[in-house]
Amino acid sequence: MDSLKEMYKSAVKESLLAVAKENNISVEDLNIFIEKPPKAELGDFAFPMFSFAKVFRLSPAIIASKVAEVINSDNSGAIATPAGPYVNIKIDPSQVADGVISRILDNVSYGDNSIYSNRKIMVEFSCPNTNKPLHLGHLRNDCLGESISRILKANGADVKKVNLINDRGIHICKSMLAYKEFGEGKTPESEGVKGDHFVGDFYVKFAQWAKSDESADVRAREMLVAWEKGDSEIYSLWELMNKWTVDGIKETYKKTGISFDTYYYESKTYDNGRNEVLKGLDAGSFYKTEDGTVWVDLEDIGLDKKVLLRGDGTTLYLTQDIGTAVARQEDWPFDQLVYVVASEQQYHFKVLFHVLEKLGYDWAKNLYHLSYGMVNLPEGKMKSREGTVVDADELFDSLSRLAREEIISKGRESEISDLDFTSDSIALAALNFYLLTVSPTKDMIFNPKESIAFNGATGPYIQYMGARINSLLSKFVDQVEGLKIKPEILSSDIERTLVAMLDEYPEFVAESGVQMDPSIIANFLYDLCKSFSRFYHDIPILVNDDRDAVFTRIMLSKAVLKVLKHGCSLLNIPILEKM
RNA sequence: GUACCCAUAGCUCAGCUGGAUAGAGCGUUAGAUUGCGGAUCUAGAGGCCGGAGGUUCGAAUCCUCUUGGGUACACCA
Repeated sequence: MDSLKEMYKSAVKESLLAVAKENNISVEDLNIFIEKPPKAELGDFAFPMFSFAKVFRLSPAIIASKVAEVINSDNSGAIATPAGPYVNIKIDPSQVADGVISRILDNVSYGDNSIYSNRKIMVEFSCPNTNKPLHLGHLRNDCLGESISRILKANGADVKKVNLINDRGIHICKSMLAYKEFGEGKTPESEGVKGDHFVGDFYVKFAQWAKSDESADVRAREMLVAWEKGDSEIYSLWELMNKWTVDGIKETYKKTGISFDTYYYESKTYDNGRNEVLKGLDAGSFYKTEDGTVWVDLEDIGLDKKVLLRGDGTTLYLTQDIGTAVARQEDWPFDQLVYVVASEQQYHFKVLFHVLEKLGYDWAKNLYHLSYGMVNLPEGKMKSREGTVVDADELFDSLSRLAREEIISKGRESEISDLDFTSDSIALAALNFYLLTVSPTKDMIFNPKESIAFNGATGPYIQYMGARINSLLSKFVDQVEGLKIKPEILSSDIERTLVAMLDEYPEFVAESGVQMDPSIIANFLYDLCKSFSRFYHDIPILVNDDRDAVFTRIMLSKAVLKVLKHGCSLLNIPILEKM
């Protein structure tokens, strides 16, 4: 069954054709636009008639009134009202509400669609360095990557989530060197510190040390060379410290609901990149200068020249990404590879994609950089040198603590079976909603105080609506047998709005998939919750002598909950029974 | 210097395949609970949609220029 929107769209189209015929006008393709009337009492869908005025040689207002007349004469489940140059259509709940509600409740996966079926999409995100724990910037990356993966899946794609651990390079050598100097054989276990924080502390220590001792940087570089040569002592320290960090980071992933299908490691792919570059050199795509450096000329895309391999044969960041991409295409031949990476790296990806094209890989055109903006603080930018970087674990824990305090202060502790789980879930909702409600491309300001607020457009508000509906449903202990949906009672503006919104939901899922933009869903869910809240506030649901009416509104609430759960799962926001 | 991104209410953000009086949240002011979770709801105040041209019946939305901010342009990652 078509959505209501489609139904009314074709009704308007047919009416227009009828009007055309009546006036002996031949029309070809009619492009029907739909929008929303400014107020719910005007209707649920609005059709502007401006664009038809020329062909019809009639004023938009006259066309509107004629179209409305035709629609009302067919019994189409719609009530049309001309309003100046617009035709407003109000859904007739008695005709359509039953269909919408049962379509949602009977469908196991309402909201899913198949626009990307048979499409293999790989999504790369997170990609942490192994010298320090995650910070707020990573959290935006993580929740965007996770959410987009889920959204693409809901649109029918076969999705593979991949991570790339940047486990190689000077940064990890700095932590290692500091550990050798000052570590005294301590371990995360012996100190009771999470591994990534443990290693990160040595990275900080190195920075302090290097300030007063110039030999520190020299020794770090020497260590990198030794590592590349395979020095066994350094190599095993490297393995040990990487494991500490990665294990710690994985704990954070677990807490924040992030997961990956495959982990790639830079240390394993950079060699591959070197081979690819050498192949390209043989093929004449690149060139070598006297000192042995391999270059690519990017003039054809309006850019400068770029080094792909150093004179001593060592690789660069870009080289490594070439190797990784090729390895991925071989491992799992994707139709599209999405890189969720901050907008600062747009130049890097432009170059990377072009180099892969030069190497003759025709799948290079299927690479996409999903670029997102920076996360700043109300006080300004996060700066590691000034120590204003917000640590991911600390942030999450403080949100969870505040959620717990709120539960306790509301005296709801006894209602909740698992306080830790519930406060963590609320923290996750607060964080993810706040980060995902902003369009990815935009820079944003993360206000910790606002994100944990329990009123307003926040994750906890959304969860609260879910909990309310759950509570409502659990109170409806009536015998359902014999009760039936009485769609005509859903005639108030707010009930009609709810029915129309639920009906439209799958379009939002599709749109957010095409745009790769979770904020489309986040904003929809907030609107839905707001509408539900108004409905809940204005209309007694359970208290009604007409048991069919109770049943009908319960079914409507159930449908709202189902859509809410579906949407929240796309945003990695848990819906709770109680909170 | 060159390229890309951004600019909407005091603050944080929607709206941008052009269409009705530009919308939310926070904050602020005033209200609502014998009815199901008030972590709620309603209403008021608050905008030359950075500026100037242009296209159009119609521009926050498209085009050009301009101003302000961000980012990138490493043999760092």
